[in-house]
Amino acid sequence: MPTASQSELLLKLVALHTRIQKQLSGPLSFHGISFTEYLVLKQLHDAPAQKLRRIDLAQQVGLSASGVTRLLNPMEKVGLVSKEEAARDARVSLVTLTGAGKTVFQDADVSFGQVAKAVMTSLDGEDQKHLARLTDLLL
Amino acid sequence: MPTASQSELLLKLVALHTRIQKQLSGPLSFHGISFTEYLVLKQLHDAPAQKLRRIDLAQQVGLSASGVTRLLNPMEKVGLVSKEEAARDARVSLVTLTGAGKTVFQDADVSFGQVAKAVMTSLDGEDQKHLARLTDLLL
DNA sequence: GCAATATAGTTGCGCTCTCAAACATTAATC
DNA sequence: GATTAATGTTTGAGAGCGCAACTATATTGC
Repeated sequence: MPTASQSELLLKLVALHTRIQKQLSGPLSFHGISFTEYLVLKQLHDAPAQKLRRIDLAQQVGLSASGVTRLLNPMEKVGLVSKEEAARDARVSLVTLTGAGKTVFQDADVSFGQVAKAVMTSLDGEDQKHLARLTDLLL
Repeated sequence: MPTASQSELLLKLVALHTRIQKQLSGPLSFHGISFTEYLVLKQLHDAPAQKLRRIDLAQQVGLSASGVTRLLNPMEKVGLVSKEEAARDARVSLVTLTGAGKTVFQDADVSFGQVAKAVMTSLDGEDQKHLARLTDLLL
């Protein structure tokens, strides 16, 4: 495999991502959240006790620690998440999903699924499985 | 194909993109440019007469018109690109690749290729072809 | 020919994110 | 058990980007 093709392939993946982001932003903004905020809600929703350390959250959504701080401030103000102290370690502040946050996530997740479906329409079931396998290999 | 899997697949593509961006930023910053600036240089390099309208450039790199304006200002100041008037239409300002810009692009493109190769190591030639086909379908 | 409309580009404003530094707390070392 | 190192979080400064509003030119319909 020549390097040129690998470069082209990388560029295609980036272009695809650009396309995906633009398709997602509209539907999600309807629920009052950005894509990154959707990711935060999802990680919290999937976490045990719907509670995470900020630094783990940062890693899972691909943000820096400071990025998480700044992202969570307005989310807390609006009541989607809430802050909580960790008993065993006074350095960490846990983030938990509120009831309102859970509701917003569930609504937004439906929209997310619709976009996912729309994006994937040009691929049949087999191709979607192939793509999942390939992305797993790359991650 | 259930919607849940399609959502998971979309999330994997986003995660992959995050990973790619982080691997690219280091090597490219070594050449003094960001990934978006690399894209601009590449589009200009590939363009006929290495010359483009700003709005076409915006579309090709996935930016807004104002994004292109702000991105090009420092690039012009540093001498990677230069501004040129269009004879037939006084509204458009063409962007052209300078000699220095071409040199920087060629150097950066080598680094880009190396990252592409590194990212794709976990895929054999056949899988890379499959991935190219699938991304083409999705774009 | 001229108003109405469309197109190319820039600018003001605001949002999101990162890096580096600062700060607080905990862990490790001796 | 005091010092040093490591860890979690926040903050200041600034880069990167979009949206809406604005300017300037071109095109269209009458």
